[in-house]
Amino acid sequence: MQSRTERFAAFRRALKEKGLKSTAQRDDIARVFFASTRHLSIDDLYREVRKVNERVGYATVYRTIKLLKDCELAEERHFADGHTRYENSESDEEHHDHLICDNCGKIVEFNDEKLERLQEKIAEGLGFVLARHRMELYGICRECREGAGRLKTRPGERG
Amino acid sequence: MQSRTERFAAFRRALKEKGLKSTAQRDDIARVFFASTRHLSIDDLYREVRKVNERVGYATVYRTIKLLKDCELAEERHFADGHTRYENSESDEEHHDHLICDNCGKIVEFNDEKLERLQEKIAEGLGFVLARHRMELYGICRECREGAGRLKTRPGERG
DNA sequence: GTCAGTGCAAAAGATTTGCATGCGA
DNA sequence: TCGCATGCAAATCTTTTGCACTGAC
Repeated sequence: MQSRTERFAAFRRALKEKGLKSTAQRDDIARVFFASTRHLSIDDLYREVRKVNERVGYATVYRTIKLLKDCELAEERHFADGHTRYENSESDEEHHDHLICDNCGKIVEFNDEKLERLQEKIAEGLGFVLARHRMELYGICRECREGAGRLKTRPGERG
Repeated sequence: MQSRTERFAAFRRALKEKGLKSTAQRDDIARVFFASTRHLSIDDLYREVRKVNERVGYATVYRTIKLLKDCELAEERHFADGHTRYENSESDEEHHDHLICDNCGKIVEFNDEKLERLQEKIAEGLGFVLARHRMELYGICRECREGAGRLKTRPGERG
């Protein structure tokens, strides 16, 4: 997996290639994003960045996350709660899906080769050439079932 | 599968049970929704209902679709385009997933037992008890690959 | 110095809510 | 009649945009 530093460097490189400028705001937002525990909402990101740099506006966070998406360094996700979240996309790493606890909001990532192949087969059987997919499993995690789980929290937090 | 009439009756029954009233607006919205080709946006639904009944406001469509969700007669979906759509949920029928054409927006429903079982197994392996899931496959359908496909249209339309 | 980048506030789009009135039971 | 349901408009919430100013190159 790419390190934070590598991703950060990749971002600056991408900016330069497109003839865009590196700025303190972009740097700070990218750094916070790459260092994050993933699945951040814009608001999460904004608040984290403000801790580091007071001089960052909401609009710039939106504009920068869009740049990160363009560079394929961030991925946008719409989970079932309707809130948009962003995660580090790891193009050089394996694709993964999500398993989400309905009680505590914990998000577990997983990858299953058998599943991927089965999806391809299903799509093929219906005449499609598969480009990508999205899959989320929702349930209750072991901790919550055993009563040790935290009370309901905002999904997106790391468990 | 429940007929439109049965679903409509179920809705009115549910309202009565909750001590809520049946009104012309609710009836019309529900009827249009049950008769629909599925995957309607609020706006789609509003426009369809207005054809039948001029005296329906946007807010009432929102309020009624929420009632339908509560009765488990409608299901909310957030596809990757970020737009919220609603479909008839068919609790008595088999669960299904979606295969969506990136070019023409066609939505094909499918159900695969093997896939369902595999998901259960994956969740179990990670300590979860699975409650539900969401899966969407995106790709290009045969018609579009063969050049016969319509040009890009709004997703959600029936192909 | 130039022009892209920024913050702010206003705009835009989606959804919800307050309130006076309408209407079902 | 009584109180829930409705339409409208205003309020929210999220995201985008216009504009004058700032700062990277």
